[in-house]
Amino acid sequence: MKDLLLAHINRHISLTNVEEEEFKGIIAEKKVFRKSFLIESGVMVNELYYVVEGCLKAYYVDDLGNKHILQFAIEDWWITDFNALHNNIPAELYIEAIENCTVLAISTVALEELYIRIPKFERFFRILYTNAFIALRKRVMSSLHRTNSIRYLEFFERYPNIERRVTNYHIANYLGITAESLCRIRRDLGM
Amino acid sequence: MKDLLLAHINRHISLTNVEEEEFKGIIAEKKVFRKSFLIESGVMVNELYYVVEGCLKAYYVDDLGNKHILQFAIEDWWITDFNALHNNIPAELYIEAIENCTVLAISTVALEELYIRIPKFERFFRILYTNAFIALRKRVMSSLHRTNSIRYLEFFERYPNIERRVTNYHIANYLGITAESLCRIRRDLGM
DNA sequence: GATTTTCATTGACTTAAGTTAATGAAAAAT
DNA sequence: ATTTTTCATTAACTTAAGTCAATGAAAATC
Repeated sequence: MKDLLLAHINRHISLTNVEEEEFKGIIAEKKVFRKSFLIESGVMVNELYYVVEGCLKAYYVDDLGNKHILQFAIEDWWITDFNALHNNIPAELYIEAIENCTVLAISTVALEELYIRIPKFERFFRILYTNAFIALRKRVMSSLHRTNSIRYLEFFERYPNIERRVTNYHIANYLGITAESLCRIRRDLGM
Repeated sequence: MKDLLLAHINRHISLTNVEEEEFKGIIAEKKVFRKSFLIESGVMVNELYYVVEGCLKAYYVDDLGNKHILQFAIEDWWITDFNALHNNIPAELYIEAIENCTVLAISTVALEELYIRIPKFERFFRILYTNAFIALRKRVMSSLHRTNSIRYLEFFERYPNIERRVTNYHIANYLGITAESLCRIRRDLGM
């Protein structure tokens, strides 16, 4: 279970067995059932989650009560309310399981201590956030300057094989368009 | 000149005088004149830039020859083609000076060496990229789910006092809307 | 200082996407 | 197994934003 995460980390840094064991000490396995929440708006957030199995969505609810999906997370993805976590403010996001999930929770307090003892982890998360930043830049370019039809196709590159795991309504919401509009796109694409 | 950057860095980590001197050794001051380029599409990128003075834009040109502005950078901002830099691929972006600029260039090869000698820098850039990632998430939320009118107002929070430094055409392009549409927004807002 | 280029704005028209409403199919709940 | 809820799709209509074209003002260039 935890080995999946260690393999993920070892793609960027090399840990000794002792370091791996120390890291295992600050992560905890959690089960999240379909339709239940990992984070709800208003709570304080002090964990980062790595998805071992399952599918989740991060969304916020605006003043009019409309949901807006910001992110999905499937196997090998990270998810949390990053803004709340890093700025110590109450969560704005809901993180809800779309399927029954297994995640690994990392407490950031423990992680901060680990950074001091093993700076390699600082390196790992530097690389992780750099990559996440670059991926989001591409998403910004795409959302501002590409047609919805192309953005729909790009979505499947970003979340491979997610078709049967989330509804078209979810995908439309993530893309910031209506389900009806997505439906027309699918028709025009012959899907 | 370089002290501005050191003050910026010392907001997140504490450097000794020796470490500051060592860091100064890997940064170089560069002047960029209005309408000239820091990066052009197709070149290899190996520097990260911190803006001491002036204003720049990062844009790409699509298949139809249309420009799309992804980012502005003013004093105390960082800019480069992050994707090209971190993945060692040719630049997709142009980074062009809108005003005569003074920037500090940091070679990433030298920076990588510095990370090993002084892991605190790894920490600094972890925090920097984390904050950049969080800021981009907010931008994604905004671009997908807010009205253009609100996004126009948010733009000025993000780039304070930029009004007289960039044209409305630039702002419209950054927001992914037409200059005419922005004009109507300004009219409706009584601007 | 004169000329050229860029910029902001407006109007008329077109197009893409949102809204509302209805339907049968699929999935979930009991 | 039956009922209830959610989901995908379609159509008719509305709205917001894009396109095209023209104008004077402002800025940049010579």
